[in-house]
Amino acid sequence: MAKQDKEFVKEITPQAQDYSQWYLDVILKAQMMDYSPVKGCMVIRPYGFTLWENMQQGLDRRIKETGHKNAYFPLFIPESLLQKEADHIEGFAPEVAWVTHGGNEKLAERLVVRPTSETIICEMYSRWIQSYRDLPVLINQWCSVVRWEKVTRPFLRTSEFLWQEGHTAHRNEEDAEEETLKMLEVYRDFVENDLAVPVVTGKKTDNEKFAGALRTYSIEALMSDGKALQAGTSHNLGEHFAKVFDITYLDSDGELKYVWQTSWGVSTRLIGAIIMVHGDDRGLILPPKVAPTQVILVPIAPKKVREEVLPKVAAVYEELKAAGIRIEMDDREEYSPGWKFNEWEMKGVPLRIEIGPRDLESGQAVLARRDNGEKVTVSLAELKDSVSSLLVEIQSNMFAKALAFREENTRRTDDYEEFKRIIAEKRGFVVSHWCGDSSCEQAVKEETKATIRCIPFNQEEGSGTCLRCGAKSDSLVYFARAY
RNA sequence: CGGGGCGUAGCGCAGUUUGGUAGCGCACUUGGUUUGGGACCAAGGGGUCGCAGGUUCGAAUCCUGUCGCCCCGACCA
Repeated sequence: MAKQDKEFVKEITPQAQDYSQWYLDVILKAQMMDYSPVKGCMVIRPYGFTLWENMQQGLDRRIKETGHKNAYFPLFIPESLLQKEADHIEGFAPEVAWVTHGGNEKLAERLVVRPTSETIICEMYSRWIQSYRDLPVLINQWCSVVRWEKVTRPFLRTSEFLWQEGHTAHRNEEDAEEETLKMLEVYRDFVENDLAVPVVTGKKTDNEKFAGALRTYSIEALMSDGKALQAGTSHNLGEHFAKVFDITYLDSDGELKYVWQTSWGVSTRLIGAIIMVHGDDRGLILPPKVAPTQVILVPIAPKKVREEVLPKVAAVYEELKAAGIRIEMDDREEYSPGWKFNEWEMKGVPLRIEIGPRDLESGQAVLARRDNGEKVTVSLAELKDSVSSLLVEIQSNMFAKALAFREENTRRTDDYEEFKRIIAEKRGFVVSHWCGDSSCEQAVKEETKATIRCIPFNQEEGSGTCLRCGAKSDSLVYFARAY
């Protein structure tokens, strides 16, 4: 980043100086969120929430296209329900918020504010499911959940966060596994295509899997500081919950059987991923598909020509808006064009159109891309088409750029000393052989702070030797320091 | 839960060492001049200095306590 650029954004700490301060500066200055009076909770401001709404649209469409319907389950869960599944309660007990009183009266049974909804949903499924003809049950809900976190970071980990959680019930293991993988693929498709964030897909180790799950799969993304972020998870819950919640059905063979279940979710954490994958020292860079504002139109209208310029610029605004482009016009008189350029760049708007007297004389407009800073001049007649194709181009360039970064920062070694060096000095993903023993996994974590992000589906090599213990290993895994 | 940092105007800070009229920059308001990469001039408004005790003639400043927030680590979407 040129020195000149830094001067434009004196309010933002450069990434190289202090990455987490950069992150906080950006989201506050861009008005994505603000801190609330409640510790660990944040206010998602309109700019951030519009981004979330756009993300919801893209994902909700995909969830529905794969046959799921939305529903809503209660915020409160009786203590007794949460406690039914042993692993589950053990996993979540430390971070649940309790409701003990209604008004002034103490409740007969404490309620938890849902940290996730498996238990309450299972309770209902046990009532709804009788026959194999009732299966599969494919339900999703958009809601917020509460986990009393000790350490919080805006979007990445807050005490309350927004998400969607899908909960399905199936006839057998094959169907449940198919569903689990199908939804992971939905997430991959959504995150890569709409958010322009490349992900690695794979299975979680037993240590890292969801409390109460048989198997957990995840999509893992690499942030621009070299740390990994779990961007979404999909769990095959097996029959664990069905057995404790007694969710049974009469199969066609006349036998009473337990259902196989899945659950899967992504959260507002994805907003953190967008920020950290694409942002730079000048601020946010938002992917066109979900950006609250795709195009910012800045008229250059000195007083003497304002009356000529503004109506023409307004006409351009109307034309692009009618074409379905999320465009805004910044015709505020109290700010200079330069100020507006910096402001909207900081907010990550993918494309800027400048139209001033000189442009109107020659019937053109200046387009400036946020992703690479390039400026091009196009005729007003071609503007609509140029804008549309540039937005597509920006979206794919952002993905390509992020993918290139991830490739550059994914390193392959089975040499533990080299592994430690990479994790300490360069970070990023390190792909290594692992024997499958959780004590090796634990040791690597203690010694390097790197965890196994996932066992990728893509296994390009045959067997080898575990990087920590040297024993025979059949699978490569992704290691990284993670958020 | 450990370690660190911070609470003074909307934001960022100075003032605290050595007690004595609460300040600066940005933002905001009004008027005017401006507009192709963060414009300028002038005049304004805005504060129980996180909170509670204490010491003192006098506390943002010293003492005691307390609350909150942020960051970094152990656990987690």
